[in-house]
Amino acid sequence: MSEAATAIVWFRRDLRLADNPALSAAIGHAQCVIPLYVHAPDEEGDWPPGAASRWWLHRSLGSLAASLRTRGATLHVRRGPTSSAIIGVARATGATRVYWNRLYEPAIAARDARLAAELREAGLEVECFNAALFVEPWGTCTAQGGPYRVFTPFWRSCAGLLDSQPGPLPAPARIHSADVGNSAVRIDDLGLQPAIRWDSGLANAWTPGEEGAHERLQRFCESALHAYDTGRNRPDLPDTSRLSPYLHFGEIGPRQCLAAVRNALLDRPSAKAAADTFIRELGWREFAHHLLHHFPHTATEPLDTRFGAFPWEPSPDWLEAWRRGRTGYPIVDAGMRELWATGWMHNRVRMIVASLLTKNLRQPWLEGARWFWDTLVDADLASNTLGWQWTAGCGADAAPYFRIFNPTLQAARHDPDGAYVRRWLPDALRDYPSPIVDFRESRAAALAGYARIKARS
DNA sequence: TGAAATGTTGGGGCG
DNA sequence: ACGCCCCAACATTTC
Repeated sequence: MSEAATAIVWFRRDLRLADNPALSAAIGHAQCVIPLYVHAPDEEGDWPPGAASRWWLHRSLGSLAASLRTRGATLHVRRGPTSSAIIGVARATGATRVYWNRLYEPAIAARDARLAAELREAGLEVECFNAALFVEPWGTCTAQGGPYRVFTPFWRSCAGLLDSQPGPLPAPARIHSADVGNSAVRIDDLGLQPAIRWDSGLANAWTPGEEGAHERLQRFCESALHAYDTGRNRPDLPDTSRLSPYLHFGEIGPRQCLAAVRNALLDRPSAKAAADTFIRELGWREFAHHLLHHFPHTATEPLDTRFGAFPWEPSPDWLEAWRRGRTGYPIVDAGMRELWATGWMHNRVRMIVASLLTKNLRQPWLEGARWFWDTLVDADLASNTLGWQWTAGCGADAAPYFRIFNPTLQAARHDPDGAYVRRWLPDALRDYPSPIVDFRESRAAALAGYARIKARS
């Protein structure tokens, strides 16, 4: 593309300077770059960011603004509607071109398509990039030409593309920017912070932003990657990467993770298998985006249509007991309290709490998905949808309907010393509720329910 | 990336 | 020595 005088870089969930294709292209192709963030949650369909995500976003925007400042640029913030915000900034600065990195959630992708048309209508050039995925949702397909529904063949098909990934782009040393004039909105004015300050636990647990992401990745590569094969299943150990919120907000990208892991392998080749397992987890993230793109209704509807007839037994009391960590199953309650306190839960424990909610308590999986959506700092529509439908047995490559986790056995296996439970349930010895359901009986009831919908097919 | 029930095998105690 | 039983350990099937 030819040289432009001034270009807008529209930041969304690519809140980083390094390995940011839209930003690098803008700097390469324009003399002057205007970094812009537009706050328009009502344009995100049924899934505007939840409370924990808003908290993270507030911090992350602050971090991005600070690092832009050190490079000579200002992060300009506007309220939506996005089209008028971008057009307004373009008019004020004389920008003729807009760069952004793609998002893939159905409602957002549709908004972006309409927006691009509208901007072009207004005389602006638009260019979009991939910053978030090794393989975009349309970047691979089965031999029949359709989308994958099973992870292993999907991931196998990505292997070649993984090897040919370009190396991460460097962060720009300096950004030539320009003044936008007034009508600025401060990040603090966006209403992202909770009115009641319940967020001290989150603040203690996390450092949102690009710098925090790189520290986390570095620490993981040095101290946990080599043990990832077994350590990843241990909620009592600090052996997972905890990169999920950083990846969701694009404070780091998968290519950067891949490069860091490969670099770590130079010093410790024996960690190859563990590294492959970690990269495979990034693959699940890719698979989730692939699925949500090709089956856009699955954020609210089961992919397996038989589940429309499943005999869920909605109970506000049981749902609330689960949310508050008062089910009487220690590993479940510990997980739900870790989630409430830190905005995050170990993946193994996510599977256990989700299994209990959907199978033993027979609450609709969407209720669990909505609670996670509001409370997780890494809430991601694609990953959340995949995870819940997988556990409930109604999704792609789902756990078979009869796969029901026994929380007691899972705790013995994956939290053998009880350290995780004690950390989050320090008061468990007194005033602790007895199990909300009998495991054996509720398991049998779930199996009976699944047998009924199975028979209909 | 499941759990429980059921089936099989083989070692050792014992009459 | 031999057969019988018990049962742990493992394998297979079922949900």
